Formats: sequence, structure tokens, C-alpha cells
Amino acid sequence: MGMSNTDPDSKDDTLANFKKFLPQSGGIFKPGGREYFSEKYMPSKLHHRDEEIRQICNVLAPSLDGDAPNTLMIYGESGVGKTAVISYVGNNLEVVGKENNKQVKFVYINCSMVDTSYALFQTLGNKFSGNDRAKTIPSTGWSYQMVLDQAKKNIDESAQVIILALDEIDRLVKKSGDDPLHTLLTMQRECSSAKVGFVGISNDLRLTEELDARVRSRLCGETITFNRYTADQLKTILLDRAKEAFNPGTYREEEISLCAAIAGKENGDARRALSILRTAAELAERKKAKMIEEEYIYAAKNTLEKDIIKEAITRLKIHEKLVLYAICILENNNEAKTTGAVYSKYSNLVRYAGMEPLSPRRVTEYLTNLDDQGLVSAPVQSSGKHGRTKQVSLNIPLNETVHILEEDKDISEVKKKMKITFYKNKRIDELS
DNA sequence: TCTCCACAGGAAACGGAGGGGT
DNA sequence: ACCCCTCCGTTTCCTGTGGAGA
Repeated sequence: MGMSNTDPDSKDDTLANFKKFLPQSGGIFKPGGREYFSEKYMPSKLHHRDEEIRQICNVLAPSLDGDAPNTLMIYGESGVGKTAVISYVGNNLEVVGKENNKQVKFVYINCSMVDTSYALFQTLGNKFSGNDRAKTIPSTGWSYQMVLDQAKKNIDESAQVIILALDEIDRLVKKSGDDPLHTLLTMQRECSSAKVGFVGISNDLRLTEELDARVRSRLCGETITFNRYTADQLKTILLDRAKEAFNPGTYREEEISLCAAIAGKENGDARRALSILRTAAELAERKKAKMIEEEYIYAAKNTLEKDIIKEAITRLKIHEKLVLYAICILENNNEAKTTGAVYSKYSNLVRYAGMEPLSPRRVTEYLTNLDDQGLVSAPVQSSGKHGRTKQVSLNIPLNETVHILEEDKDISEVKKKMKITFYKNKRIDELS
């Protein structure tokens, strides 16, 4: 029932629509070329990290002699190749170990997904469960002590040299403190057959300041810091990738340089440089252009920035969106944006929709969150007699933000119930 | 120098969802 | 069937605090 399809042409239209997306011969990308830009893609050559790779190999080398290597900390901002380098070295270590009959196991855990003690030891234990149901630890249900015991048993029974890389370890510490690390170090000591070496990877250079002294001293054996890529270095990385992903004659060195220069100026983030280039190629292909031109690079930069904002906003929880919406309204009305003002605007908004507002404490946390994500800045300021409060300001264009929010499914549903409208550049009249 | 505002932000606890062992 | 566990988003309760004005 419902929409019966009586139009004989509609099927063909659909097909025609799909055809537009089929790779064109003479397009920018080679067939399958897009995968060279995926996060998972591991290039055969990691440019400009020879020295870092050499140092890491030096530290980890004892594992090939059956010893646990010294603990290694790797610092560096995002997009400087930390994860790529450690995976590269780790995988090679396993291969070389196998060739020489010295079993080494490389285990990589990203702590942004695994950020509690329980989750860490569950994940770790299951890396050594060998798909044996009796050894597998469920994601919840067991007591913490049981998880610890089983994980330790699994690890020790493997009787291997293990290199455990904990990526984004600063996230783990931020959420769960240094407790999990301390337990990990104790476990390492208690293992009799297996030998465990740690590699900690952190975006935050001040990580160790937050650590307890006993953890700090044991964790910081060796330290390697990755510097940002310069524009020149980014250029060789991009050229390499372009050669693999694009058809010959569809790009020039000039445009690649521009791309590298943009990313280099910002923060030397290779991931960002690559996504600008990918998006530029995507735009060029859609416009049926023969080459990637300068204009596509700039356009790519713009759309990416918008996309990032849009994605960040869509990922927010409903009440976070509502808080942001309240901030937009205050901004539009030129009213003060203190914590209290934001909260009362937000709670009004929510009540108009017949819902219950969250507690002020929670909203304060949301504000800090929005600040962390860069959508607003909310520094605490003291105005003496008028108390201490966050002074909130939007970090993103007002009109665009409102547009995104009002398009958003969550907000538009709430708005329907609200009997309240937000017109561009017009004051809101709140109905009671 | 003291006061006192308007919150900041830590600690604990809650409740219900998702999952145990016996 | 029963009582146990942890996790997550949240509330409740709380103590701490920068600085304009008295």
C-alpha cells in the first residue's frame, strides 16, 4: 500500500541517478583510488619519520631476545604519524620475530574507545583468549577482580614477549585516573611466563604531570616526541599519495604544494592535509574537471570546515543541542551569556516543549564539553561582586549554527512542540 | 582588608540497562 | 529463578574561589 509505483520511467531514473556516481574513465581517481585516503591505509613508506622509527626499534629490540623492553612513551599532536609509526614498527617486529623463531606479539589498543579499567583488561584479556569461550571475558557482568584474574591468566599462559601499545593514553588517564596503569604495571610484574613491554602514546605532552609518582617513574623509561610536519614534509607525503590514488596528469605539483601549505600553516596535521586533498579531488571529479585546480583546494578547505562543524553538532546529545540553541538565541538577542543566563534560557526552551530540563550541574558540564569541542569558548571569569561564572561566546558563525540546528531532527521535533520561533535577526517573543 | 556574589567543579550516589554465576 | 556484577548519564550535595566594592 502507500506509494504505489505507477510511473514506468521511475526505475530508469533511479538507475540514471546511480550512474552519475559510477567512476568515469578519465576521472581524477584511479579505480579504487579512494582507499589510499582511508584511515586504515598503511603506506609502504612513512616519510620523514626515519629517525623516530630507528629510535623506537632500538628501544623495542630486546623483545627479539626474549626480554621485556623498556617502557616507551611517545608524544605528539594529532596527525603527526604516531599511530602509523607504532603500528608499522609493531607489525615488522612480529614478522622479524617469526622469521627468527622468536615469537613477539604486538597488541594495539586505542584508549579512546577503551577508557575504563574494566574495559581495558577485558579488551586486553580477550586479545589472548584465542576465541576460546571459556577464556573470553564479557563486556559486562563479571566483577572487576574476575576480569583481572582471567586477563592475567590469559596473558601469562601465552608465555610470549608482548608489546602492548596504548594509544591516546591521555584519554584513559583523564577518565579513569592512573589506577588502570598502576594495575597494569603490577600485573606486568606478576606475570611469570609472559613478558610485557609498554608503549604509551599521548597527544598531551603534560600527561605525566597528572600521574602518581610511582606510576610516573615506571612509565617513563624512554620518551620520543614527534614534531609537527612542515609544509615541505607534508608535500612529499601528499605527492606520494596522489601518485597512488590519482590518474596521471590529473594533478600538478603546484596544487599539492598549496594543499600542504594550508595544512602546514594550520598545525602540520597530515590527516587534515590528506582530507583536503581528497575532498578537492572529489569536487573536481564531480565537476567533471580534468585536473585538480587551485579553486577546488580552497573549496575543499571550506566544505571540510563546514562539515566538521555540522558533524560535531549532529553528534551532540539532544540537551546539548538545546543548550547550544539557547546560546544562539542569547547571541542573536545580544544578551549576556553567563552560565546562569544560558541555563534559564535553556530551561525555558525545554519547558515550552513540555520536557523537563536537566540540572544546572549537568548543563555546566555540557558547557565545558562544548568548549572542549571548540564550538563555543567558555572561560570562567570573575566580576567581583557579581560572582564567578563562565562567559560563553559562540566560536562558529551564528546563522550557520542556527541553520544546522533547525535542520536537525532532534531540534525540529522539539521545536514543533514549542510554539516559539527563532527568526534571523529578530527578537524572540516567548509565549507563555 | 574583608565580604560576599554566582557560580565552578569534585565526590558520591542513583537507577535502570546489560550482563553474569549458581 | 535469584541475586550478583559494572556502566552510563545523571542528580544531589558539597566546598572552593577571583575580585569589585564596602
